[in-house]
Parts: sequence; C-alpha cells; structure tokens
Amino acid sequence: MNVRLRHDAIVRSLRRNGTSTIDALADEVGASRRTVLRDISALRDEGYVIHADVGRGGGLQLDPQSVQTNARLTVPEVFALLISVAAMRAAGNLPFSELADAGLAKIEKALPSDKVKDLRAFLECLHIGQLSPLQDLSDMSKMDPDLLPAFEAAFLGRHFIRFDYRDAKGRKTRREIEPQAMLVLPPLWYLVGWDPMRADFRHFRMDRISNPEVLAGTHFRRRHVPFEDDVCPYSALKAENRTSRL
Amino acid sequence: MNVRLRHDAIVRSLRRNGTSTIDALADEVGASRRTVLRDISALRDEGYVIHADVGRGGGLQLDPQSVQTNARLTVPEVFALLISVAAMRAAGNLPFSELADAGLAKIEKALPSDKVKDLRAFLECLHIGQLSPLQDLSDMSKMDPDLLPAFEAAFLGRHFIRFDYRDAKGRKTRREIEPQAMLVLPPLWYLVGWDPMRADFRHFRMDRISNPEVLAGTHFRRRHVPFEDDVCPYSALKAENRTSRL
DNA sequence: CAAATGGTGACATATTTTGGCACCATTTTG
DNA sequence: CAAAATGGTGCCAAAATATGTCACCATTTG
Repeated sequence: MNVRLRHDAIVRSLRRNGTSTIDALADEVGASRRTVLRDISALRDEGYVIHADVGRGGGLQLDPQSVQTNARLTVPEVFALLISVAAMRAAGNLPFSELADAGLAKIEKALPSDKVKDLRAFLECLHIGQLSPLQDLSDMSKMDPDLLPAFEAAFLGRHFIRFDYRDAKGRKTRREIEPQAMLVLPPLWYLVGWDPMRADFRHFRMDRISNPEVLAGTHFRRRHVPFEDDVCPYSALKAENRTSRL
Repeated sequence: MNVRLRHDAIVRSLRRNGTSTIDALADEVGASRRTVLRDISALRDEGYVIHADVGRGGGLQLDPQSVQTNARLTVPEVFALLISVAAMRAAGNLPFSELADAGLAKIEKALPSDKVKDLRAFLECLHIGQLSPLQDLSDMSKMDPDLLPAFEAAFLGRHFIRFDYRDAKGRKTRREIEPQAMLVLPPLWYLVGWDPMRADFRHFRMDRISNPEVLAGTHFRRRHVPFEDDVCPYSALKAENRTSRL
C-alpha cells in the first residue's frame, strides 16, 4: 500500500473509531508497527494533533478539530467514484442512485469535457452502465434534507424521533414515534414507526414530514427481525387492489 | 526535492509563466528532463490539462480551467456516493476500489467530524457496511444480483415478476407477483408484492429470492398512492412490540 | 510486579525514484 | 529540403527512500 493511502487510512480509522492502538492500526493497514509509528509522526508534522495515552487502555486519539481540508479530488479519483456508482447501479438499483447521480452530475460538470468523454467511452466499453440520469424511482426532492440522517441516527441510537406531519387533508400534527423501517413504494418513501401515544404502528410519507428532531434522552428496544415470511401486514391494501392480466 | 514539492513547483511555474519548456522546467526545479516529463505525465493523470506544442516556439501550457475540480457536494450526496462505493467494494473488488477509497478518504477528511459520525450511523443502519475494512453485507451479499434490476424493470413496466422463493422452513415455491414496494428493515430488505394466486399481499426476504424473471407479456394496474396516512398495515407486528422510555 | 502501550535508534533489505541515453515524431525556420 | 527545437517513450543501472526487524526505554494500569 502506498504511503499516501496508508496515511489516509490511518486518519480515517482514527476518525471512525475515535481511539486505536498502534498495533491495531498496523494490522488494519497491513504495515509494521514501526511504519505506523513513522506515519503517525509524519501526520503530526502535517498538523494532525494526535493524542497518545500510554499504558493499559491507552491508545491514539485524533483531535477532530485539528485538520480542516477541502476535498480536492483528483480526476482518477472522481472516475473511480463514478465507476463505483455506475457499477452499483448496474448491480442493482439501490434507492440512493438518484442522489448519487446528483452528486455525480456536479462532479461531471466540474470535469474537463474531454475527460468526461473518456469516461463515458470507458464505461460503455466495460458494460458497467450508462451515465445517463436514471429513470425517476424515488421522489426525494420534496423530502426534508435533515430527515434521513435524523431517521438513521434515531434508528441507530434507538431514540424516539419527533416531527411535524401534514396529512392528506392538510392537518398538521406533531408526532413522536419509534423509527422502525423505511418503506419504498416508488416513487414515494415512507417512514414506518410505532406511535406509543396511539399504541399502534403508523407510516408517514417522508415528503410530508418536517422539522425532524431526535429525542436523545429517550430509548426503545429494537426488534431485529420484526416479521417473518408469509406474515402479511398489508391487508389494509386489499380492498384497493385491482389486477388485470393481458 | 520531494516529488510533491516538485509537482507543485511545476504547476506554479506553468501558472506564473503561462508557457515553458521541459528543459527550462528541469533547470528550474533542479531535476532531469526525464523526471520532469514523468512529472508532467503524473500531473496529467491527476487531471491537469497541459497542452504541448512541439517544435520551435513550442512548449507546455497549463489549461487554467482544468485545475478546479471544486465539486461542492451536499452531505446526502456524499452519503450516496459513499454508499455506492461501499456497495461496490462489497460486491467484489474491482480494480477501482483503491482509487475510490482515496477519493472517499478525502471526502471524509473534509467533512466535519459530526457529519462523519452521522455518516457512520447511516451506513451502519443501512447495514451496507463499514467504510474501511468492509465487513459482512448480510442479506445484500446473498441477494441475487439480478433481483433489483428485475424488480425495477417489472415495476416500471408494470409487469409481473416470477421467482423461486425459499421460505423460513426451507420450502421452495415458484411465485408470480406484482412488484409493489421495497421494504427496508435494517438489516433486511424485503420485496413486497401482490400475489394474485393467493389474492393477498406477500413480502419476501430479498436474500431468499432466486432466478427472478420479468414476465414481459403481463400487465397490472399500478396504484399511485397505495396507501394513505394513518392506515396501519403493520398490525402483525403489534404483539412483538415492546417500548420503554427512560 | 507484569502487561499493555507509545516511542526511538540502528541496520539490512525492498521498493521507488531518478538520471542518462538512445530514439522517434512533429513543427518551425532558414 | 535540412537542421534545429521541441515533446515523448523505453530501458537500465544507480541513487534515494521506505520498510521491517529487533533491541530497548518510559509510562501507566491493575
């Protein structure tokens, strides 16, 4: 592994894990203890503030405020990102592809045009996928941008989440639920949660939610596999269903 | 002189003088002609557009617009990119994963630390995996790679989709359903569909589906808003639900 | 004290970078 | 046209740098 890559890997690992030991890092980046120590030294020279506690329970800790750089991506890195997304899209259309597309569009815009052309040719050659904007599968445009992170944070921390909800008739209510799942009914996204007030499950269209707020002081128990095969929680939909076969 | 410093010096020189020859640059940075040529090549790989005119009065010229790859991404966009790359890396180590990693490292480095925390939570919640040594992908890895594209195609074309399904008891059945939704209950993904044979909604764990097949000759009517606010299709879950408030 | 941890120095070995050289292709100038 | 100026490539040995191993030190925790 490259020196540069290893440095990045170490910084990321420290950012991610909060604290780590030299031996753990050495193992993680596939280098020797000595090399990691040299890397740490180099990073410190570059301005990273890395605290070190010695002894049992000790370890290295990166001062999060110490470095503020702008992400200046090189063209090959951008290509790699693009290819990644294209590959993912080819492998299966995860609901994030549209967002990723938006990000990629920005990157593409910033690239010199001849490079973009190269990239397209390259992708076509690899049969990984087209760059053209994906057919609209999920309407996230009207969604509160804070909602997904809030939902994920709430889900992970098992905290309640509170938000304003505007229902189909325009009535506004303030809800407080346990986030349980995310339902994608293209093009709509739903947040599914248990409402302790109503002692019932509720679902909410994500584009009708506003001002999400994670209630950090609260806590609920997560169910790991909420339901099993052939349970059918969708009976409410039966009445509406109409099928036709050609 | 360091490689990086030399690269910087070359770029600065080209910026300052507008145009320069290889020999002049070699003299300026104190390296050989060959080394400067290699540096130029490296800079081009990084995205610098350096025009070269040959012959008398020729020389190197830096395209001033080529350097700014200032793609300013929103945090959700960055998230989407990261997820894409994580998914790709999990799907199989394409040769680009290392480069993509480097790009991600920069993005991660540039994010405020609290956002990085959000990101980690987000990824963990989606169970796509960790950013660095990617861990298990649980159900995604066992998912038939053809499934999601098939689902999307079937959904968009309103075609029926047929597949083999292995239920919790290991029984195998061939199903034929209208694809209706995708349910994400971390870490499991479900495909939700109307089963006309059973005249009921069914959901299927995506990792238990195999040999998906879109029935192009068939057609069903799509419901645009399959269910509305305050309908609760999750009654089956009620019995299992336990909440506690701290 | 023993174990866990960060840290340093020395030295042999890998790996990468560099310089030098021979050539090639293109363009301008005389 | 011929010569000169310029960018560009391949090859190889030498130089520079990075890495691993090992021995050892200092501190902290239990």
